[in-house]
Amino acid sequence: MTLRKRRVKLEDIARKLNISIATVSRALDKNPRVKLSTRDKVFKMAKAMGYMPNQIAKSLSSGKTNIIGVIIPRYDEPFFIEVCRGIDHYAREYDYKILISSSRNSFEFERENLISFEKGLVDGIILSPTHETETFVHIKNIINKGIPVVLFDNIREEVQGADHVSIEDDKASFSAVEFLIKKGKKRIAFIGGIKEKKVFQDRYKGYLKAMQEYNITIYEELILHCDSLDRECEDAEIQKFFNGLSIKPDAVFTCTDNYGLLTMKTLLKLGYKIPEEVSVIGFGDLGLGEVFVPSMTCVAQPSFEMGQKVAELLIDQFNEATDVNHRKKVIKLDTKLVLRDST
Amino acid sequence: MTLRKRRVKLEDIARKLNISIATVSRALDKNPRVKLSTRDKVFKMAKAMGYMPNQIAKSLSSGKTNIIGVIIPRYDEPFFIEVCRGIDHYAREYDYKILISSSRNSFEFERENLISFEKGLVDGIILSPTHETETFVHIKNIINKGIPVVLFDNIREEVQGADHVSIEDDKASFSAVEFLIKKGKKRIAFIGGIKEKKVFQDRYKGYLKAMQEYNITIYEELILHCDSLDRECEDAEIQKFFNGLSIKPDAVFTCTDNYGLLTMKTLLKLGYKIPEEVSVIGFGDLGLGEVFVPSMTCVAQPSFEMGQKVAELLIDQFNEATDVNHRKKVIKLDTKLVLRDST
DNA sequence: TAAAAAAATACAAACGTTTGTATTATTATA
DNA sequence: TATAATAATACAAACGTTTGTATTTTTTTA
Repeated sequence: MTLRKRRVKLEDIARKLNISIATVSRALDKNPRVKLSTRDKVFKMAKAMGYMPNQIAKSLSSGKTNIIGVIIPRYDEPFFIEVCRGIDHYAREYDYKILISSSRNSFEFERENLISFEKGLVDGIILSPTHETETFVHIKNIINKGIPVVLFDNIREEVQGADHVSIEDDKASFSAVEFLIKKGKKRIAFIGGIKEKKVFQDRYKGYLKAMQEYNITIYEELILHCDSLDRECEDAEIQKFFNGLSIKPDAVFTCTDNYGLLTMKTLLKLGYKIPEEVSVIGFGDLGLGEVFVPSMTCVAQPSFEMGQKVAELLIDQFNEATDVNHRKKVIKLDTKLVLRDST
Repeated sequence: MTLRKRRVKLEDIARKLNISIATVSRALDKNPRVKLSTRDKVFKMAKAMGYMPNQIAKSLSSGKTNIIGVIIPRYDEPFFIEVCRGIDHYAREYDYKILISSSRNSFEFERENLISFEKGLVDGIILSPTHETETFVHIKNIINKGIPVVLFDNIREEVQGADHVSIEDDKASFSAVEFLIKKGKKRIAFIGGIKEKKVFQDRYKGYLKAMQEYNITIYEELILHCDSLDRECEDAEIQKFFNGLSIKPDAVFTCTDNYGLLTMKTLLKLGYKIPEEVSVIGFGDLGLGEVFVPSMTCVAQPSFEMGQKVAELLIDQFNEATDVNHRKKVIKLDTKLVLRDST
């Protein structure tokens, strides 16, 4: 039975070479204050002894952990994962790692996660607020402590005290619905998400605006605000919705890729022909719309880029003066409609 | 311009109350060595001053960070994300956070990530080796330093010195192919992944074994080892494969959900009727097979459970004696064939 | 009410680095 | 070759906790 080995530390190297810890530290840093021959000796000894710096000690000493905390509402939504990939991509360039935490669509979890990050583990925080997040105080608290924060997606007005990145949801959905209208569609259904969520409110607004602007009748029956929190429930909810309709839609605008796919599946099962009898548009465009038969027209949301941008804003904050009242940056990314076979 | 505030620390509370730092620390820990009235005073003062413990200092002092490092080959594969979700779910129960890192399918990145974790940032590591990972030395190094490691998915023989969790890929694919054979299929195509990857080798073995055992002719032309590393290339590769066939398959066994979906899409476009003319089976069952029309029969791999199990093994290691030569645990999870419309 | 026992608290080292300042060793200058 | 200038290194404090031991205070006991 071999016991876990004690780590080699600077002191061990120093003792072996009969020099001071400070010199060892500086040598490894390639600080010009130490003689080249000493530096070489130190490097050789460090290698020979299998030295590995202690990141925690470094962090304590430097006050930097080089970790970015990321809080997303859920894992099983490709959009959030794609944003994380973007964050990771950018952050890695600057030698930051990411600690991902899910708020599981719960405000309480979101708060807990924030508090846990506040304990000094991360240098900054990237957060996508849940639909339950109505108040800004927990975020404001963090900012006031001088911890850099950047938000993305789902930004409510109340929450606009921080840097954030999002798309113009109302405009994006307006354009998509306008496209359907111009195609001559008259009975355009709307499948949205949780009503409390800002992004879905905005996408709904865009839908309404387009309908009103072009004087298209809005049928309440053709509107669904899906409030399921996982995939299975979404499936059931959407099936139920279409099964119960008395008006046959000739187009469906949906607020996520998954809603779009579930809609297509349900409509196909009900015998609708897509796109001949009904058009469907999804929102997000995270790869699956392209695979489905027929392939799905989507509002393409630049998720990866959003992640990169969010990381960029955060790292900018790290490098700025530690001014609490810094000028907030608000970035709106462009979306576009990707046309495919479903319309 | 307000400068970033200095954090409140134990010393600040101690000074205000005119007591020692040790007492403050113990009071906050609810250590019975400190008087109740003192404890109360400390708690009130801590609250009033907005005290937040410094996790880094705690970690340095205790030698524990309560962070689990997770290395996956890629983000855009729902299987890995689902495993991460399982890890997160289990780990959170035990107050661990997860630091996710992608090796981007590269051995070099995998090694770098391991080294970065070795710097003491994490208490243990969960790793899914890439297809490029042929040698075990980098992992063995970590284990020898006494850092707990658990592996999952894609475990080569050479790598079996560590705890690991996987499924029996050969058996799972054998059963799936056997199912097709028993349905009377004769020209069964195989769509696998990167040849160097153990999981794909095993799934291929299972296919071959079933074909041989039942004396079915194997057409080399109907076998594809897909070596694309991202979704777009996979799409192109699979389209090209089916476009060039001289033999019409009556069934296709594929090694991932995505291959299965892309296969269905391609076949449908080529005018095949599914399942009348050709059956398709996917591997993974991460939700999309159910949405596609027709819905896809899949080998269901328990990804979430795999994550939970992996986390469990790791946390077990934390709690065991710090014995380097501890008895390795190998867990094989069960798969099952979920029948749907594509067969 | 003084001594003993128990309770409460304080002191100080430790965790492994970094870094400003002090000291020693070396080289250059006159 | 003594002295100034510079290069190289050592010392020690700091980062914010935890925790074993020492000390002080309070309570108990005779």
